[in-house]
Amino acid sequence: MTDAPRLDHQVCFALYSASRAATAVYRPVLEELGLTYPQYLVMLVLWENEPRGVKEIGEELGLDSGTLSPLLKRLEALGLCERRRSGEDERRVAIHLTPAGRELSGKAGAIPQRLAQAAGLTAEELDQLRDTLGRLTAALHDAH
Amino acid sequence: MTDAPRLDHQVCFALYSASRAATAVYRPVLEELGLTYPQYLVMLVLWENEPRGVKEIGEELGLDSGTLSPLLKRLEALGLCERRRSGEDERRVAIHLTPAGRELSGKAGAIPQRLAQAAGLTAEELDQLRDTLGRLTAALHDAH
DNA sequence: CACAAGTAAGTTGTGCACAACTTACTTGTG
DNA sequence: CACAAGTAAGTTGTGCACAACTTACTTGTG
Repeated sequence: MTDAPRLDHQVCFALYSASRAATAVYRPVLEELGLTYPQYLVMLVLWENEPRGVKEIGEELGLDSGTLSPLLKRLEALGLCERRRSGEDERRVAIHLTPAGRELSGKAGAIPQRLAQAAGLTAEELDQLRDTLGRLTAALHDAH
Repeated sequence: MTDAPRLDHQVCFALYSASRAATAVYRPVLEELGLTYPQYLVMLVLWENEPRGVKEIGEELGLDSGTLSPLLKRLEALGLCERRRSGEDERRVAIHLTPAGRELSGKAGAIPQRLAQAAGLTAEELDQLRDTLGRLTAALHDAH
């Protein structure tokens, strides 16, 4: 009716479209690594610091064990990581990278700046976009 | 290695996170209508103008028949639309709203400006965000 | 007009997201 | 120390996304 809900859902749709378009740009590059985008995100987290618990990874990416458990099993099946029950706390499963998993970091480093190239936005605009999105996401999380 | 790919994937991740956070804000409201977010998008397209072919809907939303065919069957099962083979061109399936489908528009109009409320951004910032995202999505699509 | 090329919708299969739940363990309290 | 409450990971089930393919129809060309 009024314009506000319209803008509202336009922003939501714009996010939904942009997100899918961005991962679509990454897809062919990641396919060469044999990874999906969410798998790549998990590997980024592990390359930064490992071993990590499932919960820790989930907190970094905003994903729960319902998504991560099967995803991590797939990464393990690919030979990129290992899931080891913690001795200290048997509820925890520590995710360790295998040598192959660590090696993949090099290949992934060669991922071209596809999005930046394809974005049609200046570095400043990208920077500002990331900032605005970060604040938006935080506010939306606070709102429950 | 350099900073550019980092910014690159930060923007991609920011989009992915913001998109999921935004649909999460819509989810409880849409649940009252019995719709998922993609189903709501299809209904928005149909409320604007109907009947429409599956392909037309797909072009508006950037979705293919692999996603839409089962989704439309679910909307039909909910009694919100009907799928009718076109007489003129038997390849086409025209999606018509049922009275219940048309009625839902009223209820959906009452969807509060949840995102705007929750966004923690000014109307101008939201406006600019939508703009930047629109240009980004278009450029990413051009880039294939 | 025959038939290749094109097109619209649907199907199959994989991998997320996410809600709701279960299992197995640990921690805090009386 | 017993045991309720809490916690970490996993499971089950639904609904997208998307690639690759199929089916049924239409259109354009010689």
